[in-house]
Amino acid sequence: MSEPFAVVADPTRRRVLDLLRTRPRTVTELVDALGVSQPTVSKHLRVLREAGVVTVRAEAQRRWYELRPEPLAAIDDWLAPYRWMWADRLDTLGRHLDTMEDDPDA
Amino acid sequence: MSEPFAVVADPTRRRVLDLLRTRPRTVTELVDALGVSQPTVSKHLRVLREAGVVTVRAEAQRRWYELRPEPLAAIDDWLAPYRWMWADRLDTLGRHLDTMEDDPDA
DNA sequence: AGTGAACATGCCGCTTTATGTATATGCGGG
DNA sequence: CCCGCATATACATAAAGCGGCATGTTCACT
Repeated sequence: MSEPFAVVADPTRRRVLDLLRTRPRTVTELVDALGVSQPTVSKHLRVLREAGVVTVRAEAQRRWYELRPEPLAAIDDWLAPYRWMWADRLDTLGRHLDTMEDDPDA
Repeated sequence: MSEPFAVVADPTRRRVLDLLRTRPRTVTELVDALGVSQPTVSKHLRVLREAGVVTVRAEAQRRWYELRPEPLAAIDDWLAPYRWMWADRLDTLGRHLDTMEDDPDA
């Protein structure tokens, strides 16, 4: 589970990350926003923490969870060789890639 | 499992996709390259097929599996808002983020 | 027709995962 | 000092994922 791919495979964890993208949040905040039980949130946060995708800062009883997105770069890196393949959908968006092609009817 | 995130969560399936990135392959080719049993490969291919990430072309007994990477764009789309966050790693490391802060001793 | 190659599917077992309830811990306020 | 809030962990459970083996199916070739 330590790998980033497995971490973002769960929809609830993706929602957590999306929420933390705005600003750091406490566990209670996340519980309210997600609509699942507090232990469930804590367990997802544990997974995210052990994967290095979030960090915790203790403030009295509150725990502020903050996004640390660096590990997500591994996903982006894997995805990189595929990205050009759908880049030419809908619009120009990658039209400049065609400079590498010898397509005569373009 | 239909969602792209779950599809790429499995390392074997990522290897399959990486192999298909070069060119279409038959099941036997993939079995040889992956070192797992043929039924296992067939099952992974089923998952990839149902997720729309690969297509099949029958040629006699051979089945040529071809990459169809469009569904992977969903992963890329989700990742997009995070991408800038690690773009400036190694150097100034988010120095421009400090413009939002009212930190006097920065 | 028979045989073997290529592939899919069924079945079984094992491990992991996701979630809930119940309980422990830590801290601040009265 | 005791109580309640915030969070983590323990325990139980149901479900899903991955793997292999055995078997079915289809087709080319002789």
